[in-house]
Amino acid sequence: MPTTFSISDLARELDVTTRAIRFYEEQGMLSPERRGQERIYSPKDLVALKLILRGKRIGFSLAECKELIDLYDPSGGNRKQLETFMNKIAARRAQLEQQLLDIQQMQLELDTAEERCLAALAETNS
Amino acid sequence: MPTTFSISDLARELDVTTRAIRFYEEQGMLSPERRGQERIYSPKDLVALKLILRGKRIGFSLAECKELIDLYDPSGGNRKQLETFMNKIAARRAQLEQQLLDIQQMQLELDTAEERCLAALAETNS
DNA sequence: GCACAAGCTTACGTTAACGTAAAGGTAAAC
DNA sequence: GTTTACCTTTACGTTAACGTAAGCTTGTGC
Repeated sequence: MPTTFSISDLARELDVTTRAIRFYEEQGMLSPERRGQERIYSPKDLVALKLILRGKRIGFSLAECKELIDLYDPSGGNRKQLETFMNKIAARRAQLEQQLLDIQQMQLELDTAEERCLAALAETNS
Repeated sequence: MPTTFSISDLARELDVTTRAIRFYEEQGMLSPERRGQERIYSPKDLVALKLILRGKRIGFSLAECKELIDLYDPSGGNRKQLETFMNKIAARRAQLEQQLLDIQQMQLELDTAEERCLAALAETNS
């Protein structure tokens, strides 16, 4: 029996607001069940939401995150659509590679920034 | 003799609009010389601009990018300020680490997404 | 029976990061 | 001498991603 969550369960667990969660649904990124008015979230929804938040952390727009989620289900795609999928995947891969480089470069720069800081501190001590 | 650039030189080279460059200056992230009305950019400005764009690529806000630029010059900082600097550097480091993890995770997910795609393609071929 | 917590919808407000347009100054090219 | 190509400032417009507030419903404890 699959566990389910209320909206505030999700909000608490992943540290987002309920407003944001509803907003993501508005954007077609989540589609929880309903019990009457109430939204009931499945583990699958939980995964999707995690995907969204992870995407955001590395600067993806919600539109990009949505694409990622959509990539999760290539079923019911015809040949043409599947090829489009593959292309999108390749594009994302390239972007991630660039981001890796950017991050590594920034880490280097933080290193030298820290050195300069330490040097300046040494000055202060003299 | 240090090379200099016009605003459209920069724009072309780094593939941004002149509007964006002027905007960054408005935000205090660039301070080019002036020859009359005209802005004259130094190699140092070029570096700063690259820093901004790199920051943007990994999802930093302009405010965060500005902090990074400011970290470049710890001169004229008193002890307290320098400690603040060090803290900011540490915070950025932590963020970059998280982003690295996020990117690696996404790469894994792209792998499986691609597999599913290929499987679906095989279906289509049968 | 009623306060109170959680849920819902609807709708207007807000911030960041520019885009876009208007109006004008300058200098080389033809 | 006037088009063409850049440069400038000023100012209003736009999009994304929610925040915030109002007003209503639905259990749940006391």
